[in-house]
Amino acid sequence: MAEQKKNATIYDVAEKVGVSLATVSRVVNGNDNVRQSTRDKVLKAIDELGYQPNAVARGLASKKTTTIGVVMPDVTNVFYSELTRGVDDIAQMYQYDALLTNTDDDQDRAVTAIKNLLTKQVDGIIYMGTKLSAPVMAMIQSAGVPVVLAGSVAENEALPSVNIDYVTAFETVTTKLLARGHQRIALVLGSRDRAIDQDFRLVGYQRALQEAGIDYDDQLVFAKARTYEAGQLQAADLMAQDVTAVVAYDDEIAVSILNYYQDHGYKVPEDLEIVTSNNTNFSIVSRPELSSINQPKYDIGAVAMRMLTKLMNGEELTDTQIKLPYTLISRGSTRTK
Amino acid sequence: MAEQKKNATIYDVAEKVGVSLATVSRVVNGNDNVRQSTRDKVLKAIDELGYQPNAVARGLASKKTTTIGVVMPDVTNVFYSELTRGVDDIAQMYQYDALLTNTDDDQDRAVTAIKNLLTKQVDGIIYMGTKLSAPVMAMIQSAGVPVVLAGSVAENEALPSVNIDYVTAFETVTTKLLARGHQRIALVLGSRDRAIDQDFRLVGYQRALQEAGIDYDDQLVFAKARTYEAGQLQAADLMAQDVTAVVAYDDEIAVSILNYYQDHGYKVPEDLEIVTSNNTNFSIVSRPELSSINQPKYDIGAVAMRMLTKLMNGEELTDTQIKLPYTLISRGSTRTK
DNA sequence: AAAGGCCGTGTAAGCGTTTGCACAGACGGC
DNA sequence: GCCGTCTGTGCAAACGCTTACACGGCCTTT
Repeated sequence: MAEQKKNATIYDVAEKVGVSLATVSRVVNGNDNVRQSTRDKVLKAIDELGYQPNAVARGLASKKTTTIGVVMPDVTNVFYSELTRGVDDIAQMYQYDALLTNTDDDQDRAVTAIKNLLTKQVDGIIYMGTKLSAPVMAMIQSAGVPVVLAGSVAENEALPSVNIDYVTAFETVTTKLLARGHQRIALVLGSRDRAIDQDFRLVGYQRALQEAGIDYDDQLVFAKARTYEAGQLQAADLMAQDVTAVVAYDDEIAVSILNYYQDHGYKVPEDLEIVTSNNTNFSIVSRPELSSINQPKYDIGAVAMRMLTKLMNGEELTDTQIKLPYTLISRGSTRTK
Repeated sequence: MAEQKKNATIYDVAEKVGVSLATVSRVVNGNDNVRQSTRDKVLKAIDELGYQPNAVARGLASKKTTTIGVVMPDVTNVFYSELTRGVDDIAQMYQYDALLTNTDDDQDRAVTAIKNLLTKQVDGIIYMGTKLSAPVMAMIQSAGVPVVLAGSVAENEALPSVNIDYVTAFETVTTKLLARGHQRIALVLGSRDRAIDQDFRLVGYQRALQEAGIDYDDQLVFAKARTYEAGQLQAADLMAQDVTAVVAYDDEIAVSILNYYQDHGYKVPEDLEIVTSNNTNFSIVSRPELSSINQPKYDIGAVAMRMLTKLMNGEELTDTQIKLPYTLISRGSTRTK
């Protein structure tokens, strides 16, 4: 191993050029008040010494770390990883780095994660949990740095957020199914105790039923599967309820149900129609392909991050509740209307 | 918004208790040399003040940030996100945070990413690129902090790494196919210019052919698709070559080929056998399900991170080239032997 | 009873930047 | 020729912590 050259500091540069630290700092930070000739000399020395500013020291002195925190349920879930990709790309564009934390949607872990991120002095946080318990809210409120929700919602619009209009999306999808004569439509959610499921998806579904004059049946709402395997078990429950159509909150779960039915001799879409809601690759990999609500996942992340940069920059937002447009994609798992 | 209480510092705690900074620092850092009664008083004050150590200041003073960098091609790819999950879980266990950067396997971006991470004074780096160009290697060599490769390999075992024995895995898979009489077996790679493909997967494939006394035909090696859509196009090329079996490096690509063939009236596995190599959910979602090499993705990430903790801790590694065991999973896309 | 150790604590020097303030010199206006 | 402005630069404090070193007191040991 070559001799470990100690990293050059701003001091080394200053000394080499014969100016003060302040001047070097100014050219490094693009401050205008430096004579061109001085600037050139400094730049030359920086290059020769291979000087790289120490972000930690800079963070201490300036109280800005140019680092944000991302707290999410699980990177492994394609929906969230696509959001993250959007966040990360915009973050990079604005020179921020992202500290990632998986919480598995566990609220205690979310609190710990946020606390930890604050300890690291992040300049802002993107939160992707689907739940937002009181402790988490409290933590966020007292954070002292801006937080924006991506693909998630808070009660009373208490936090800046970007997502789609889940109520309308689920209402529309359900309505279309109803229009094709379905009476027993299953709604498959991730959980009964999170706002996005309970206050949005479910509400949209219920509205559609109400408009169609069909009684809501709690038996047709399922919410205990988060993985493909668990989806198989849940699919059996659906089958026992004699549903003829399914609206699912997640693609893997939807494929799981699709496969289960087909493996048991059902024809899709003849015997069962399915529509899912994330439009990940899982929905085009299945046979038949899955009709889906098409959320602009990448954009949700990107826009959320863009909002965060503004907030971190002290700018006021004219609109803190952004709803991005979504589309409905019709594929083989539904009978074209 | 409530009055923005300035965060308490170690100084506030010291003053409140009537001890010196050093003592507070000692109790915060679990140093033994503090009388129990003093420790209790300090702890009480910390609690009352809601004091949280500032990690940035700590990083400056101690020259350790308890932060690592993860540079990866794309979070959105399930293979990498699973590795990342392993990394992240172990990192959390050892109190490290992970800074994530996507490079899309672009070598320039990888260099920039690493440079940036070093600027942020990370204590170590997990690198997941499949390529490792000279500039990237140079950057890593001069990093001054430990770097370990996860699911990747460097020429001459120049860097600590954890993965599986790709050569043997691909050789075995190909051999099994040959044993079933296939003469024209396609090998589908991600690229012809990265070590993992060229020096490992391809070599395993070639060995199998050689043992079987079959001439290697470059026409049967495909490497231009990285996405599902591109996979469809490439599938047409495979079909034109009249292959009867396929070994694919990635599940999404494999499913793409599978679907293409079936959509064109072929029967799988009767007319075409396919085996893939990541065993992500994509391989159980397809119909038929895909036979696959089963890499312990999560473990690769976890073990890599564990190695990194040791390295960051100044420990010597007895073994820097870790090959985790893999299994072969036989599913519907191959004819059971 | 003197010498040596250990324990618990304080002192203060960093760590590598940013940034408010001061100030020297050049320049223009009157 | 004096004064007021700018420009460009330096000075030094501050950011919030860690940590080497020193030291006073008390307990052992011989």
